[in-house]
Amino acid sequence: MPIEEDIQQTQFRNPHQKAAINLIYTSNWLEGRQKDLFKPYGITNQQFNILRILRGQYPTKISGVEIKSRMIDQNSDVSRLLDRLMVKELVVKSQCSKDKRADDVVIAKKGLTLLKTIDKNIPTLDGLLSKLTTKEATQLSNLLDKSRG
Amino acid sequence: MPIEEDIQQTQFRNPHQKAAINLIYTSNWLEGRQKDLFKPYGITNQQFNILRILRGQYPTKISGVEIKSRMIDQNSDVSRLLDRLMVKELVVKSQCSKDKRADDVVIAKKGLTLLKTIDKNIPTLDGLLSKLTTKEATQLSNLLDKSRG
DNA sequence: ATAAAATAGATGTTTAAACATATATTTATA
DNA sequence: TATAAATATATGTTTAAACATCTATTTTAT
Repeated sequence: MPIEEDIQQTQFRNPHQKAAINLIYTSNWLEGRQKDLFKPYGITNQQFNILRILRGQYPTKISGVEIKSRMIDQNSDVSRLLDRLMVKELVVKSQCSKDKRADDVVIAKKGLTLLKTIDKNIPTLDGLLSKLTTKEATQLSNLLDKSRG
Repeated sequence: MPIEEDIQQTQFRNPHQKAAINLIYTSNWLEGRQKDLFKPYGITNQQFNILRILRGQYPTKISGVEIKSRMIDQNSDVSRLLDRLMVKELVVKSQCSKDKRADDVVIAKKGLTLLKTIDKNIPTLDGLLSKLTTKEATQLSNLLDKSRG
């Protein structure tokens, strides 16, 4: 369904306005689907994002700032997101010895196990955009990169 | 800057995963810029979205459900968003006479005036994607429509 | 070496989003 | 017509985002 029908707006000022609205609308749609997927595992999209970053570094410990710089939503309140992940025992946090201001964060065994379980859904996750061909997906990425300038 | 550099992730499972991450990242980026733009006027992106919808209908009154179905973020809590807009006296809400369950919502004079002021920023708003040509913006919209299937 | 600036993170507070549920009304069905 | 289902919205509660401020530490500049 084209965006015109989705939001019942037939007129746009120009293709740029339409693209902007479509971009945010489609992102909301995609995030909603992802949320549904993570919900049974009791984590949010951003918590998953952090766990994924930490697994990529495992067993290296990284700081909160480092995590933040790699997040898809770089406005995240990493401090309190980590708090919640610690309560769930999915990550372990300690003080960095080289820089006492910084955290040493590492994904916990329980976190790795959880990700392993969620991995079964990766085909579904990547499949959310399966209406696009591989070529179109690449094209979309390129246009998005160009959008940000 | 390509998404790889933005989030310091060099490897992706496939072009679809990369497109999904890029889509959400770029949408966050765009929404952040828009927020900066609306902030001086004391409204949020979603509040602006509602005001824009209401102006499009002015002076016809429409219901909350109708507003919701036209919003870019269709998970919005329209009820309380309208509360906040009423406190700011930007919209007026009354009971619909034909359906006592429904609201009759219309943008207030003050809302129209505010939008008129914000209109000065429309070139800036549309310009956020100015790195794309008109053709590319259309292409992006088409790919996004296709993504949602 | 010392003071200023920058950095990492925590925390308090306000505001908003998320989710479930409740209420009133309208529409559809038996 | 009575009952059930659907609809429009409100509201309570939990969770998270937004924004500012604060502390401790490290880096930079004088």
